[in-house]
Order: sequence, then C-alpha cells, then structure tokens
Amino acid sequence: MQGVETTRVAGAGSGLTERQGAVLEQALRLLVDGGERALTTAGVARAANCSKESLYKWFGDRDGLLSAMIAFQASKVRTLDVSAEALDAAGLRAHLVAFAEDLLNVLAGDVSLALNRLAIGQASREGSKLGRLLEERGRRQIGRRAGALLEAGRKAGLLAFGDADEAYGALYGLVVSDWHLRMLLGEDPGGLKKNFGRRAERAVDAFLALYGRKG
Amino acid sequence: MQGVETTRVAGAGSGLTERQGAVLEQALRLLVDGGERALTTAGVARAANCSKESLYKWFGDRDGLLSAMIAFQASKVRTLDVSAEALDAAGLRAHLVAFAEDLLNVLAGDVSLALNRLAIGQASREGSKLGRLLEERGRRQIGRRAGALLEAGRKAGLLAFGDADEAYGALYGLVVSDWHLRMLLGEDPGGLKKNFGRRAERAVDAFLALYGRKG
DNA sequence: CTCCATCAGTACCGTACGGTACGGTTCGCC
DNA sequence: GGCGAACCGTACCGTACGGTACTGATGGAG
Repeated sequence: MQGVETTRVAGAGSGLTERQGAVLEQALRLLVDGGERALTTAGVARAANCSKESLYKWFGDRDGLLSAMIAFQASKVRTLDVSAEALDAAGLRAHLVAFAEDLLNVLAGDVSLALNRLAIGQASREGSKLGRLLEERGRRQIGRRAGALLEAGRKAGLLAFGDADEAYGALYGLVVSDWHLRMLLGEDPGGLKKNFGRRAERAVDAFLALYGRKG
Repeated sequence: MQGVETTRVAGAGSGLTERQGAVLEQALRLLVDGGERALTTAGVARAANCSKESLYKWFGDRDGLLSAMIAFQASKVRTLDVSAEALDAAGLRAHLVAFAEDLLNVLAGDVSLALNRLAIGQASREGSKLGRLLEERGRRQIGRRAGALLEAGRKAGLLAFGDADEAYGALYGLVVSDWHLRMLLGEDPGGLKKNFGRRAERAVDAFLALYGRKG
C-alpha cells in the first residue's frame, strides 16, 4: 500500500489519487458521525491509516481538507440530464415529481446535512468560502437540472412563466418549505422519508396550478 | 455596580437579573461579530466586564450560556397578535404581505442568523438540544401568528384549505424559498433587503392564487 | 545492489479553550 | 464598625487541537 501512486479518481478531473479519495471518504464518515468537532486531523489520520504529515502534504491545511471533502462529495453526485423527448402534461408532471423527490432525498442525506452544517458553521469567519463552494457545486447543479426541465416544459407549451429563476424558486419553496432547516437543526427525520413521495406530488401539483398552462 | 441585585428583566418571567441580561447581550454581540469560535467564556467575561466564575455561577455551563442566549433573544422578540377585525380580500392580502415581509426581515437579522448557525453547528452532537429550543421559541411563535391569520381568512370565506399546516408550509416556502439557507451559508445579503417588499408581494399573490377563494 | 521518493507512525510544540480556585473589593445589613 | 454575600480580575490546571519534525519501512528506478 505504499510507493508511487499514479491512478487517479475517475470523473471531474479532480486530480486526486485513489488513496486520497479513500482518505476523504473516511473524513466524511467522521464528519457525518460526530460533527465538526470529530473532524480532527489526528482523527482523520487514524481512521484512514495515514499520517498527519501526508494530510498536510495533500491538502495543505485543515481548510484545504474541508474544501477537498466538499469537492469530492460533489464529484460523486452526478445529476442525470433530462432527456429531450417530447413532453406531454403527464410526462412533465412525472419528471417534476421525480425531480422534487430527488431533491428531498438529496437534502435529507447524511453527508449533505453534515456538509451543510459544516459550511454554515464556518460561514461567520473566513468569508464563507466553504459556503460559496457548497452552493456552486451543489445548488447550481440541481438548479440547472430544474432549469432545463422548466424550459422544456415551456417549449412544449405546458408551462407559462416570465422569469425562470422565479418559477424555480417557487418550485423549490413549495417542495422544501422549511424542511431543510429543520433537518439541519437536528429534527429527527425518522420515518419522514416515507412521505417524500406524497409531499413531492402535492408540491408539484401546486406548482402546476401556478405555472401550468391548462389548469 | 455590585451588591445584591433584585431587579429582574421584564417579560417572559425569565428569572434573569438585568446584569445577567447585559452579559447575554454582550455574548450575542460576540457571537454575531465573530461566530461560535469567538464566543469563549473568557471573551464573554472580558466583553461584559464580569468574571468567568460569575458566568459559571449564573449559567452553570457553556451550553447553559448558549441556551440562555437563545431564550433571552426569543424573549425580546414578541410577535404582535393579528387584530380580530373583519377581513376583506384587500385586508387579508395586506396582512399576509406584512407577515411575509416581517418573516423575511426576521430571518435575515444578524442575531437570528448567528443563533441559527450556532444551533446548526451543534446539531450533530448533544441531541440537538439547542435546535429544539430555537425551533420552539422561534418558529412556533411565528407559526402561531401565521396560523391565526390563515384561520381568520378561512373564517371570513377568503381562503380555502383543508390542512392549515400544509397551507402554512406553502406560504412559508413561497416566501422564503432557499433564501434562508443561502444567507446561513454566508451569501452577502447586501442590498437584498430592499427587495423584501416586492418578494413578499409576489409570494403572497402566488399563495392567494393557490388558496384564495375568488381567484 | 544502491539510491531515492513516498509514506505510516509517533513524538513534539505552541496555543487556546473550558472550568476552577483564590485574593481583593464593594455593598447591604445588623 | 464589623460581618457576610456577591463579584471582579487574574492566575492556574488539564486537555485537546493544528501543525511540524523525525524515524523507519517499503517499493520503484538506474
């Protein structure tokens, strides 16, 4: 398990070796299990069977490690593009419901919650560098998927809206409401994931009532 | 400035002396300015011109101090009850818009953001005690105001909804969308507060399109 | 075989924090 | 005036963390 390593982690051209990816995986596990206080350099080194010196060599700094964790996690989540098939009303609704349910499941994920908590905790100092990173890598991705979907709906004459951002904001708000914040605050999400499908359908129906062309 | 102190802080029956309230005020200032890392016992003692010993005597613990800060801040924010006047459509809309704008302004407040960041940062460990406290003291309050408003609208035949919680969730989502999270992540709210009025109106119009009786 | 780069493991250092203990001072009360 | 309670300021202690330096082992390159 030593010597020069040349194989790189696939995807995103992240420039990380597999070893470094495994280290980041362990770091994410520590973060999810114990929060930011559990994410110490010594702890990561112990959990990943590597030396602290290597951590500093690879990531330069503790903040570098945090940034690498966010980038690494984002590189693993790839949003599938919406197929450019011809949309009818039922198809659009199905796509929207699927998007809404995916959104809820992503936001409720362990790693997502832990990384959001981490970035929020560091938002006060350091100019919210992690926050911007998280927003760029996470939100922008899912926003693009939604934007493409909404645009396709408008092209097909099924949706009517002036500002796509406003329509997306309404969809996001109807789907998520204050759930994300409540989960971030630690509210037990036990069993609530069962209702995500129903919740997604209700939100999409409301969205279509607002922006659909044939009510 | 010493000796037995008997005067108590008004409201909420908090059982805090004025001195202790002033200390909590300074603690909140430190938290707002520098985040959780700046909120050290020594720092609070220095900023408030008190001794660490007194801090531990009054609040018992660092977590006790944090809890007291949340309770103290919540005791200062009192939501005005909606007047039980007869509502017409324009009046209901005005009330809803005022509520929405107040909600945005509260969520965008310095102290609110700092306390939410604090509670979220501690959500991983400690069983999210602070999160539950924050939710109970903050969210429940504003939720009651909204609930009363919605109920008044239904009584007046201006709103139609089956589940009041669901209607409130839709209103909240349309008003806030992902703004709260973005502000928690550190996105610069500079100048955005100017748009709160316009944003509130748009959200309320959408809400009324969904739940209003005469579209 | 020999050199060299990489890495794990550990010891180490400076610092900062939570929490406690102590001396000195002010104030109310008898 | 004297007593006691509350309190400030500071010193102190144990601990834990970020970051660095050193040692020894491993495996590839010439």
